[in-house]
Amino acid sequence: MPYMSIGEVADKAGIAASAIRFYERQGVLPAAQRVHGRRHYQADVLEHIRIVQMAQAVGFSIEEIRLLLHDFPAGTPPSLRWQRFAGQKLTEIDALLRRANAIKQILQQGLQCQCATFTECLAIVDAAEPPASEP
Amino acid sequence: MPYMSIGEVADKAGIAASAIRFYERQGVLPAAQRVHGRRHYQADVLEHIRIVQMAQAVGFSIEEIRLLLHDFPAGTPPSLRWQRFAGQKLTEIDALLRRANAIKQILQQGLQCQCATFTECLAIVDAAEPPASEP
DNA sequence: CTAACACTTAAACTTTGGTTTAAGTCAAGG
DNA sequence: CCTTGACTTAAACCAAAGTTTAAGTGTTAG
Repeated sequence: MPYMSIGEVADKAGIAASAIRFYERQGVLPAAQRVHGRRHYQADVLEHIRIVQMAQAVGFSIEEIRLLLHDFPAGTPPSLRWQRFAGQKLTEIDALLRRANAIKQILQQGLQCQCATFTECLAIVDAAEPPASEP
Repeated sequence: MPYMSIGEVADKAGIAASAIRFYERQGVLPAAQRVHGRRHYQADVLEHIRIVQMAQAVGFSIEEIRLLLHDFPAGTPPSLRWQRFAGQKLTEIDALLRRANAIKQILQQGLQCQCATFTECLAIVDAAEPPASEP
């Protein structure tokens, strides 16, 4: 087979065909060649999908992935595109880690709390640094 | 003033009046007394709102907060209610921390990457343990 | 009297990452 | 010829935590 249908790609990539159509609509997968209206894919689409999934896994939104892939002069190497976002993502992740650790401390105190009223709990939690809010 | 309007409460709590109505609809704030159809609040509602916000800040959903506040025999102390959920939340937070740390490592490698193609990047990231996906 | 303003409700809208559905097209098999 | 199965599209739907809007009520100021 010189090409794959969207169903085959979906199976091999382990995602739903609807997700592939969605990625195409959002511009994070190139529009597939159509043959009689159906999408026909080459093997390299699987790698493209893996790149999208990897970027998602490290916290990029679909919109950011679109920018990462297309919003640079043609030929810009991944290293440069990547670095355009990685610094900010790292800042976000660090903030997340700080919040999560603060929350963890509060939860651990909560597990041992003997308060008779929620108001008492509030005082305890307030003493343990305000963790701001979940994003 | 022996009571506050929803606008005053919103200002003092630093949230929108619409959020207060939403909390009431969701059952995490008790239904306010109505006078001529308008909500009239006592000062203690501010503390109640703070409890809701604190629970949100440690990762409880509105639904969970409703359970935390109401789904126990009357008089159950906060310590017991709290402990009913804190263990599971801690597990969730620990998973979040592990994922966030994995992502951070990948991002740090990304900051130094000199890859000429995204495919090369993929190989590097794959080598650095799959971080699953963001929740 | 009238305008401005704060409030009321139900219902619709927002965002994100898709999924589901409706209605239609196409090729292969029997 | 007819059915089946995989595909196409646009549009509607999902969750969460609210916000916004429409249409109406009540109070106060001028």
